[in-house]
Amino acid sequence: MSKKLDPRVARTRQMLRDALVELIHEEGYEKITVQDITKRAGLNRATFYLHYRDKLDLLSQSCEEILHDLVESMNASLAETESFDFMSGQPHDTFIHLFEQISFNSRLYKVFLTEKNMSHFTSRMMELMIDFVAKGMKNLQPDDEKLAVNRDIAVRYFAAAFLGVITWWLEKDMPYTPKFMATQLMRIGTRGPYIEDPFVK
Amino acid sequence: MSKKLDPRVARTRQMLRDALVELIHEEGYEKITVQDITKRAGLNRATFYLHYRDKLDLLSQSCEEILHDLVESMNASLAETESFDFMSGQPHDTFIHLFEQISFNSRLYKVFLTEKNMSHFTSRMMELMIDFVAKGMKNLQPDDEKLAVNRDIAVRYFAAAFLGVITWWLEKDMPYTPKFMATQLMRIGTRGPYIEDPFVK
DNA sequence: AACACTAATCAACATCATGTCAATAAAACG
DNA sequence: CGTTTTATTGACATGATGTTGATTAGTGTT
Repeated sequence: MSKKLDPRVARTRQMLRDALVELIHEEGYEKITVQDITKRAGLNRATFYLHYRDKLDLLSQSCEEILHDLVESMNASLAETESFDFMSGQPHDTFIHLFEQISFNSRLYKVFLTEKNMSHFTSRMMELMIDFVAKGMKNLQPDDEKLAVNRDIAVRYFAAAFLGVITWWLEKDMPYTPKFMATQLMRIGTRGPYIEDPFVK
Repeated sequence: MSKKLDPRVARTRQMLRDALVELIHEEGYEKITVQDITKRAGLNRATFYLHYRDKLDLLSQSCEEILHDLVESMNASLAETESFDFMSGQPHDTFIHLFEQISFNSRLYKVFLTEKNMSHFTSRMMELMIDFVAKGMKNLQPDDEKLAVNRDIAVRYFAAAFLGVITWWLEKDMPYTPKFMATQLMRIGTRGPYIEDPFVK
């Protein structure tokens, strides 16, 4: 299937992508130009256009590459676990793998999720989370009648919440382990944030 | 304090802001230029620079204006309600006012929250939600020891969840009333999404 | 109505990033 | 080795930017 890539091509693309990530971190995606990227990469500007249409194309391809790995990792662990004991107090493996996979590429995820003007990546990531949550909820409770809220609302609610917490975790430079984070998310999502329910006297 | 604004100035700024919103909706924020904006507004390009530094400055000022109204509305209803019965099944007024205020300016909120490359607005909105959630949680449970999860995580979790649902609501052209949406958010946040808790046999 | 004042228009300008091209040099491959 | 592919270089037209100075139009004050 995949022809072996000319080493010059692989090297050039990697240098451009590394330069992109660095520059987004330093100056923000909006401010950087194709000139900046090629200069930082030590390449000629014309070389850029041999590989990418424009700045967005470079970003877009970098996004898809990294998200492809994440989807594969999560689908793998979803397929593994057919039944799951929610009373064990243990987080679902898929949650752990989510945080682990992100920590493997934390440099890139941090830049792509926390820097400004990265909506191309964040919206792709949100799509991914929505899909993930929708599948999880469908497994757990396929009957809409037994939901206390509109399913679409609930899906978006949890997808956004998870992505928000992931972003927080990266902003703070991952102060907790993937397992701890997964546990917190499971707990708050199913039990709410309070130990003693303040709504019941 | 505030001198009466020259009607030419007010008119010009309004035309520029209207043109901005229209064009973001039609072509996306990234693609539009100062030329496009002034052309749509029927103004000379030089006039733009009499009022704003660049495209971002125009966007930024439009954001602050609209968010100022939202903050005021929510602070007002926060101040009114000192005690609140969470068992009433009624949503807190602040939640309702949140959705109502957004529905008053739904055209602008929809464009600013759902179009791509609007992270300047979405991150300001997220800050606002974080502040709102942090205050609400502090009132409800000031003691960290009685939280099942890290407070910062919980704050980000709910702020992101709320903003996600608001965005969904605007994407779908507000299919439910503000009161209904507020009720759904209260319910899912405190009780979880399931009528019968599937985690307890 | 005439006045001074401010805002908007217009044409012009230098600057900069873009995307493309043809010619050339360098590296990879068989 | 020679052939093919890739990267470099300098050049070019294009289009948006931000600014300027001179002019016209609108505001509101006396």
